[in-house]
Amino acid sequence: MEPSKAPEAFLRPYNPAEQEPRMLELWEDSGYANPDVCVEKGVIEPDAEPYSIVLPPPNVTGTLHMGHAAMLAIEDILIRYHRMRGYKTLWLPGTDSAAIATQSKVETDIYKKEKKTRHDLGREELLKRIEQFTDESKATIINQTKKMGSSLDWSRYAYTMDEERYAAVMEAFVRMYDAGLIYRGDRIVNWDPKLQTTVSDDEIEHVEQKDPFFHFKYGPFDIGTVRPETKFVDKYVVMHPEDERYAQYKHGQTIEVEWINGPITATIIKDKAADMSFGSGVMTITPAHSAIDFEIAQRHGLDMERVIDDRGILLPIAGEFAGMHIKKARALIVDKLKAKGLIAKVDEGYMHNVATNSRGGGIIEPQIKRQWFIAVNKKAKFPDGKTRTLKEWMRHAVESGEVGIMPERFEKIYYHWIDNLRDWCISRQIWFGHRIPAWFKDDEVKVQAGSPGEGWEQDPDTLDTWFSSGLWTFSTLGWPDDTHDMKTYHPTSVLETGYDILFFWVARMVLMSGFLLGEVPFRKVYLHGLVRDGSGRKMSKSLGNIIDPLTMVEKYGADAARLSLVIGASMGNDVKLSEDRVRGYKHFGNKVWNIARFVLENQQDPRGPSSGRPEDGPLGEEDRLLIVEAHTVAKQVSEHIDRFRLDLAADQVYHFVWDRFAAEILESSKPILKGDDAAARQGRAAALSEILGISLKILHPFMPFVTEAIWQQLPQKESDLLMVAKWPV
RNA sequence: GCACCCUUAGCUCAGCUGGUUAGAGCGUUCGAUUCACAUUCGAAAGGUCAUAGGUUCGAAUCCUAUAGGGUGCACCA
Repeated sequence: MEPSKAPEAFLRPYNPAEQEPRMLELWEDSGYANPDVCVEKGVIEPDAEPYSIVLPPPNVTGTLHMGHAAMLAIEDILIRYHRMRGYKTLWLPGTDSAAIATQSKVETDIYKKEKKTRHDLGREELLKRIEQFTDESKATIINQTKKMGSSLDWSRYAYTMDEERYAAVMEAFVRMYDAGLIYRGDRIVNWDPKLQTTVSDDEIEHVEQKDPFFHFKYGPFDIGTVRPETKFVDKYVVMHPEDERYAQYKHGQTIEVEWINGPITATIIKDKAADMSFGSGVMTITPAHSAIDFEIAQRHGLDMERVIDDRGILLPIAGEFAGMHIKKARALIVDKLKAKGLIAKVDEGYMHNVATNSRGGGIIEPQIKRQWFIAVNKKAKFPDGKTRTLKEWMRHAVESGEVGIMPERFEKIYYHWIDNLRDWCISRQIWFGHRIPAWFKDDEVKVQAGSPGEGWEQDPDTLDTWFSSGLWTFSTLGWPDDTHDMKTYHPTSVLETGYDILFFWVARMVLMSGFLLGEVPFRKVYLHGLVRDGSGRKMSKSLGNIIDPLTMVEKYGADAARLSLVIGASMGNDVKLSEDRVRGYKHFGNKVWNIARFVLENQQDPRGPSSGRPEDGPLGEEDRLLIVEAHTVAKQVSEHIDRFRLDLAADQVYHFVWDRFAAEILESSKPILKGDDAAARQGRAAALSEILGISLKILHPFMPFVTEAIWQQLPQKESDLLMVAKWPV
């Protein structure tokens, strides 16, 4: 008797490196990632319910990291699952220009190689260099994204700086300006002296630092500071109105004090911002260089004099220290105060937090500047006819349940962020980005997309990168035109991203979509955790603990890499990833491959081949029960996915396939398949191939490659690609 | 400082609305192997569920406090 054989293509072990590129090609050629093609080819009903996700666009500055890989895996699972369930499914790809990050990277590179600054090159030349860089970088990241098996519709690819998106940004700005929500004003902003630009509140990172803390004698008061260089013009003494210790001083009262550059007339200000429990409870203020001091000064109508210029150099008001950089001046000022006997004491080693620009910039110096802002507390008329503020809208969108955030605990954080939100500074002094559509001629200002004509000059500033990102769910669908895609796919079904980006992005999309469209940008926000190394540390270059997703794909296959990022990753919690885990899931891929080999071999049993179709085979009672069991598992998997518990869904498929299907069902089938009862043999073979089919389907969203590769070997299949096969219901 | 999360086997984590002897993967130890499986199979060892109280017939699960770890926000002169 001839031993049965698996089809030729079933070489073992399963080799992802060989199969994956072939599957990618099959998928790409099919065009099924494009819902229009699916409808055209009849795999999806024309009136099917839409399901859409817009990919959070990776920055063009770099290459794919594990965080991206996790995002791609999760979204692809949702997308493939819904496509198989018959939804008109769109997953829209894009890349982000990441203005500040990109420009500063290119600038750094140029300076390293050519010792030239952007001012040496000029605006036009720098933009040209940036474009070169982003073109290359874009190609890399797109290529890497594809390798993960992401079934994105590349025919709809968008880039934040392309023409359509640029037009959308201009339109949005003009509309918001006309509605009075965008204004130009002099307010205190976060100034980065290194990158020479403003930075938004959210891009600031507080870094712990040790500095000496000085106690100065300011007349009868003890004043503390770590920044003596800002103190030249301090002529207001602020204390809490209920502070008993200073009850003898009256608000508005003036006193003469000896100070750095001679005597000064100080005014007493009573304000609740002073913390009675901190130090002496008394402080002097520098409104031009501190957000809190600025607010106090605003409340009381006080003078706000600048002491430090944009480069961090002391202005003439500093007297003998004028023209000096603050870093240098600090020690000299302290020396002088010491000489004058104005230092009460110094605490060395005072730990405090310093604001830095998280986008690779320097230490933030608050400055008062004329910038463009979005007013978050101003009422405006929304497209739905209601009048409200942006803040009210953002709160409403989540409170009403129109947007659901998962895990739910992040809703609290979202509200907290909104409550503390101040007017959003959207102008930047960098060159790479969307130009502000404001035009100046003498004292006149016009806000419109194109030039108003001769003699008008455009604002040299560009927009905060998050401004254009806020439009992303609809600028990618053709807005401001009333396109078919807009009508079909907006609001999108899910926005899936890391929880670290909730404020930067999610809240701003809600804001923009609400005001410009009168609707939410997405129904659900699903937040995944961060990918950390095996011992829970953040992956970083300096720690040398980076696991590169592409290396994992090469070594173990994309299926294994995807599974390792999904199983054990409950929503909102961080995932610890080690190479061992990825390797473990490669074994699983091989297991699935071999299960298929076995099932197919037995279909080709020379003693009486089964058709492999259950309706043709004489299914016994047990065969039927086994099939029912597989359907039950499929149903549970669906329920898990519907509840966004992808970790549980993946875990369940994994265990069903390995422990139940392979270890028990196949093992117990062996005697039957080898037995002499032809009817029993046929029935069981048919049942096994049915269970294999169901297993491949429910496994496909998680491990698209190996399952599709097996599907291609099936002697008869209900659809040309597993990618568009019907999900078992 | 305020808020949130975590603490379960050597390691990484499940265990959701309280209900038999607390589970998985990896690792360890022992054994099997002409078999779809070089990546296989079977078995074993291993846990005061951070600690202390409370609610309950019953708590890993709910409540309170404490300790340790993490994150976000706010920063203070």
